[in-house]
Amino acid sequence: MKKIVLIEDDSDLFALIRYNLEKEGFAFAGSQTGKGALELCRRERPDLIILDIMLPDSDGLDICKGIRAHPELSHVPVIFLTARASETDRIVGLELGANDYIVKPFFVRELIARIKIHFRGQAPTTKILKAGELELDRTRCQVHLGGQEIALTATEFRLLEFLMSRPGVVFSREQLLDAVWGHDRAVTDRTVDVYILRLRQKIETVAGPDFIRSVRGFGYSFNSEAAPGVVA
Amino acid sequence: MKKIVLIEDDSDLFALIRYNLEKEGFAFAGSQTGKGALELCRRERPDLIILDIMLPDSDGLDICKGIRAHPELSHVPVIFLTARASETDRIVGLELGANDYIVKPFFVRELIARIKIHFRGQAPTTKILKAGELELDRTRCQVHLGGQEIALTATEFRLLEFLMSRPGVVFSREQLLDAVWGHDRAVTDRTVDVYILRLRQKIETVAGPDFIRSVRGFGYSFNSEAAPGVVA
DNA sequence: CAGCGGCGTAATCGAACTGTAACGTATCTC
DNA sequence: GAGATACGTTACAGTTCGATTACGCCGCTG
Repeated sequence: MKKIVLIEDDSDLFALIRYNLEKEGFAFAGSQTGKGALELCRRERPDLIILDIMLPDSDGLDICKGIRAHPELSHVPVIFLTARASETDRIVGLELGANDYIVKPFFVRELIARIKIHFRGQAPTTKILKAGELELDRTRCQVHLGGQEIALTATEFRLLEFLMSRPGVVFSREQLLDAVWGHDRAVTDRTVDVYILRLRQKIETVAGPDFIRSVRGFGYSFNSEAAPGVVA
Repeated sequence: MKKIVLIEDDSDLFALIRYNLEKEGFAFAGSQTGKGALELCRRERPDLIILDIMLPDSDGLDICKGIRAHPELSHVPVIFLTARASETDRIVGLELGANDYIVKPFFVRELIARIKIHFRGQAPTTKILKAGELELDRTRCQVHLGGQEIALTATEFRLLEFLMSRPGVVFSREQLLDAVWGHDRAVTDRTVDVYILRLRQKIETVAGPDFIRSVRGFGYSFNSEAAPGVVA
């Protein structure tokens, strides 16, 4: 579960945001003063920080600078909240290291939506991955090939999903193990070979060869070119 | 250099944004209609897409859906541009897969700042090395020469990658061994000669001579001058 | 508890890659 | 121009790498 820290002096707004964050299932921590803000962040290790710029006791920009300077916090996304709408204010905020900037008054749902973008990572998750005849449905955990469903095991599915999510990109066995088996894996890298084989047996027999490309000395990649009728 | 695609029907705004993007050093491509927008993106492979939602001939939301459904484009950040400021419009845009949402009228400098946020924290090394007809794709572990793929072994690839990463610079065999074979190598320096030869055989036969320059008494260097129409 | 399906390991085989030695050729030195 | 040095080229033997098969180990289900 993602944890969010909120620094906002206005009590009403503080409560409103807190209520909505918790309703969305985020862990919450917050402060209505800027004084202990940095300590709070260090202690809580949030996944995202919402920061009001205009605080009675300190400047939100300074707090942001402090966050960026702190090695453990520097990578945490910061969303600025402010009433200042002037051009220079916005630019300064964004260039200072904020990841987003929302001008008051704003819609709470928009704030939530923007928060979720940051957790989506670089790429928004597509629900259905397509490559020619091959379709992978993330929500249903199903794979179809030309209308025909293909039965995959959980590990096979995750492996295919990961490969299809970045078609063409070559991944080492190491990377695949991290992504599919998890960081705390206790698995030989040869295991990847076996699963690649199993995927190939289930998919290539129907769809033709080379769906998964072996790159000798490097690893494997999903070959979007190989799919018949693929929208390359 | 990052490439940005802009889809915007308003001529004045189109020109304004284009001017500012190019001034900032971004590569630019764009269209003032929504019709060929997806084609354009597929062709240009941009690093970021700026998309007007209200287009005379098509809906920006549909284009965004198309982008997200396309395996090669689905990870590209999309920034929406729109005059609609209502809450639902914003939410729909953001939840549909947009990474950011800017309401007109806006400050150009803010747009630029928001674009830069998306590129922040990415690996400084370019993913594709180009020299004229020759293209080396680091993520795909592939080398193309005038559209034609060239099959290289892992060692050949790493050697070429290293040479191309610093075109014109002369490296001693010693340095090449350290960089490509690793510090704990147990390899004769003459081995480098053999790999240089193999690269030349695979590349120069198609592309003309002198891609890799021998510098007697010193070592080898990638010759960016030799490539016709080199960008280096 | 026996059967089943999924999971991961180990062993085998063949193809592809790797590095070295040896020889040929160009270039420099005196 | 002879000798020395550095580089180009070839051929080969050893090794590595990936595909594949077979097997034992769970955890579930009937």
